[in-house]
Amino acid sequence: MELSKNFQHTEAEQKWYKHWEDAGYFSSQPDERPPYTVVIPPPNVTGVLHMGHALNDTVQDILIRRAKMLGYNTCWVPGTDHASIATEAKVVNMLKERGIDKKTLSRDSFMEYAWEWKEKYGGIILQQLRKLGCALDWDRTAFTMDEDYYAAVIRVFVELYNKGKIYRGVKMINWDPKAKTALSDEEVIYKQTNSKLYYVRYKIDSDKEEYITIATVRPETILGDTGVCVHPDDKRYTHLKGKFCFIPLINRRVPIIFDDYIDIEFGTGALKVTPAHDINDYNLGLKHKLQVIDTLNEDGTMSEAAQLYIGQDRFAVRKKIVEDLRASGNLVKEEEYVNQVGFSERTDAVIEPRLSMQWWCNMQTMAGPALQAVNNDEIEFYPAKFKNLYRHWMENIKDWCISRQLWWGQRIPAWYDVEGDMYIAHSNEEAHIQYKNKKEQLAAQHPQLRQDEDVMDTWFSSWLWPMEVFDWNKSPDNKDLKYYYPTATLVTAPEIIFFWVARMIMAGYEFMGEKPFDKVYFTGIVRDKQGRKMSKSLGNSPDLLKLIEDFGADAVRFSVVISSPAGNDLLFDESQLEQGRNFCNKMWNAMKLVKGWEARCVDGLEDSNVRFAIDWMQQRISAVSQEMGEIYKDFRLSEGLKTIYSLIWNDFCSWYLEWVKPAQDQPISYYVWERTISIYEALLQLLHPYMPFITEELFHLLCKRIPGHDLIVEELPVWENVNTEILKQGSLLQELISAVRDTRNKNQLKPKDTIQLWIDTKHHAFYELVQDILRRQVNAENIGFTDTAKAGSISLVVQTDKLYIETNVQNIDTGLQKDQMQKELEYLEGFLISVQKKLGNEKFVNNAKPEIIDNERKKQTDAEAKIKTIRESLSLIS
RNA sequence: GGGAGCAUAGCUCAGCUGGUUCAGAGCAUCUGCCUUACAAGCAGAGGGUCCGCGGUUCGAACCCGUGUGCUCCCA
Repeated sequence: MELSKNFQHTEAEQKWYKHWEDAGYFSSQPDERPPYTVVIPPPNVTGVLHMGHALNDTVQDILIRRAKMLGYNTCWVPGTDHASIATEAKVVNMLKERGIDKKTLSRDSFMEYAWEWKEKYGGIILQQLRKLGCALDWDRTAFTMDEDYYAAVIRVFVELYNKGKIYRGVKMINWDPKAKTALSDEEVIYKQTNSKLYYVRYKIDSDKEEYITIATVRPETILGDTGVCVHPDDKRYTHLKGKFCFIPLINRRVPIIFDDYIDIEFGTGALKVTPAHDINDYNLGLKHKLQVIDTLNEDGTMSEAAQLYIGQDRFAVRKKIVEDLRASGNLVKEEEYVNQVGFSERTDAVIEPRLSMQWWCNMQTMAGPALQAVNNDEIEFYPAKFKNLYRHWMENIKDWCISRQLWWGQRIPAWYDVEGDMYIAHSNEEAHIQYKNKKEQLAAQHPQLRQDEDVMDTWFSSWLWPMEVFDWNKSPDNKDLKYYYPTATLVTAPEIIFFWVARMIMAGYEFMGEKPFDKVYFTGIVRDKQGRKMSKSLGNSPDLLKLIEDFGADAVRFSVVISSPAGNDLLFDESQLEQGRNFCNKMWNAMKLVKGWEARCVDGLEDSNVRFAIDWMQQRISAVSQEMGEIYKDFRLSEGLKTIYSLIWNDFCSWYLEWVKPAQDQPISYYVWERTISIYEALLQLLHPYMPFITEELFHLLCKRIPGHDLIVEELPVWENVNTEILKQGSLLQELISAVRDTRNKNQLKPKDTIQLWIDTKHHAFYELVQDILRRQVNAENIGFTDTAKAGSISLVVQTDKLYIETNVQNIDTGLQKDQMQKELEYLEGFLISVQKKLGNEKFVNNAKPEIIDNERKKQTDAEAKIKTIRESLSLIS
């Protein structure tokens, strides 16, 4: 078989994903093995795969594949959430394109269109996850609006209502005029914005021509003003006690009230009070019994109550009213002002504080056990620093606004009779039964009940995710739920710690009586090279599918993991993709090399000269395997990948393969070849969770496998204890090779120039073990032992051994060597003095731990020995 | 205004419980190589007052205080 020059990722990716899926490696059923369960943070149905998913889902896939290799029964549940606001917006747009106005549709026919949209586009992101290589159990794909899921959400609503935790009430909410719905506090993004502060004078109701001047950034709300407030201690205004003033343009007469809420320093110290459009004003209004005038419509245009500008948009009105105020002489001045303005997370519209009747969920009692679980590490957070954030939020938890003025979502199960009484039920039928039981006569006259128009916040369904994907509602005792719940690890972004993580924990304890997961791993936020968050609006998010196409899924996975140290943000840079792709090629070529030896294998060929290489490589793998155990435990995945990358590129390719590589056209011992194959397999296995495609491909190219023998399900071997002596010898050998090569370089010896290498050492056994490797690696004709200096040679010192290089090439620069040795000598002497000082210090000897003192003694003797060797060499040069 | 975090090589970061054979990695840079798997490569090298200042300690990149600069979250 002809092997291509480089790794061809596209073909391999398609082939292996299909193979894994067909073989059933992704699907899980409860059995006697321990489970390892992960539920995917369900992406929006409207979503397409972006860098954030790539990171998040790669991490989960790594954990799943690793657990699989450790013998767990792994189950990774895929799915999507219905994302009411985003999806409804998409559907409305789709309708618009077809010339249909949502307003003309009934709720039912809108829902038909919505489902049509979902069926058509809702699965895109799941398809894309396959491209990334995610080992998801597709048979379990869930959706937060599935019939059963829907029923679960309704049940939870009814239950919480009956427990008194859900109620209906008027409060100031965050209104999104574009989506025409309420938002929770968490869905509002505050951005620093350049605004203007307008100073406007209100005429005092008195005989004199006097005014009071207020400052506002939102002059259009003047039309809703029902008071002006000043601080009781503010001397400037004491004379206005009990007075009234007139709102400009509309001449509404409103009271001047006094409250120490006012900041005397800010603006003019006088605040216009608009109870309908500001939360603080609302509270002031309540306290001082001010009128509430709502001057805005739900779409952000002025309402009739505003009297002026009716039907015009709030921002257009802001400009106009400034002009009109100026024209009427009431605009005193305007100045630049920077403030925080709230924007809708979903539509980016400027949020309006608005009074509105909404459904609320009281979180107080649910927060208790959820807080405790994280505090005492029953649920562990990685990195632990997020515990603080979590605690702070949970201790100051506020009621959750759970209703949304939309159609796409779980409809609030509240029904009203003509008298306005409410019935909370699981279904229309149940509501009617309640109605009839309560008001038999009325029900006979007016059989119809009106259901609440609103739906629930999407998070009110996704907080049930870890339990409901295992069918909690329908069969709470089912074997899947018992086996897979609680799940092992939740991998998510810190941005949704409140939206989702905290609420899932609360739901878990509230409804299951148990935590939803053991551990939460928070990935970083994906940023661009300049450190900016990747976002649609900035357009700085690369097209992930294009990247996969160009560089391969493994390279993409490599790039996101390598640059994302545990819990830190990820600065994405295309150079990391190249690094990943180059790594694939490196491994591909190593495979080609090893593969090429197959035909040159000879059984029983003398190979004692390279056995050291095998022993050493084996130990390196063993050491790294153990290290990886610790690394996975702490979710230091980036570090883990770096470790394996270096093991493969440096230890295996750069050292090991060069050490065992036979000369051109020379035979290789069958034993060495076989060992090399199994070493490579072990490396591929360590890497597999990170880069599944290329590793599976190489695993099969190295050797023909019997059907069903695939890397993805290969169990990790248990490695014996590491022989550190062999590792040390390996390092020494590397140091020797590098030192001789460096010396060759510095003396301008060409790679092809051969040398004679003489060694003055006490460690003959070691050199005999490795001398053949050493000889080939430094291109020496031969290696010999000596106990005297070789005249005319280049000398160098490695550890405590002296090496002499003899060569026919003339231009040897002894001055350079001398300088180098002199420098080394000075450093060592300084070093020795510091060590001696330390050992001579009584306090050190008394206070330091014995092993540290021993270590210092060893440093001393080592340094002394080295100094002696260098001095000897130095004296011979000159 | 309240809270959290960060400052180490040109860049991105490691450095876990203080101990100079730990100041490290990857990328980038420089030098020499088309060496028979790989130039998307090989071999080698240079590069840092560990943000400033003060303290604790026999000993500080690491602990404490303080100043400066930056980031994020919340209202």
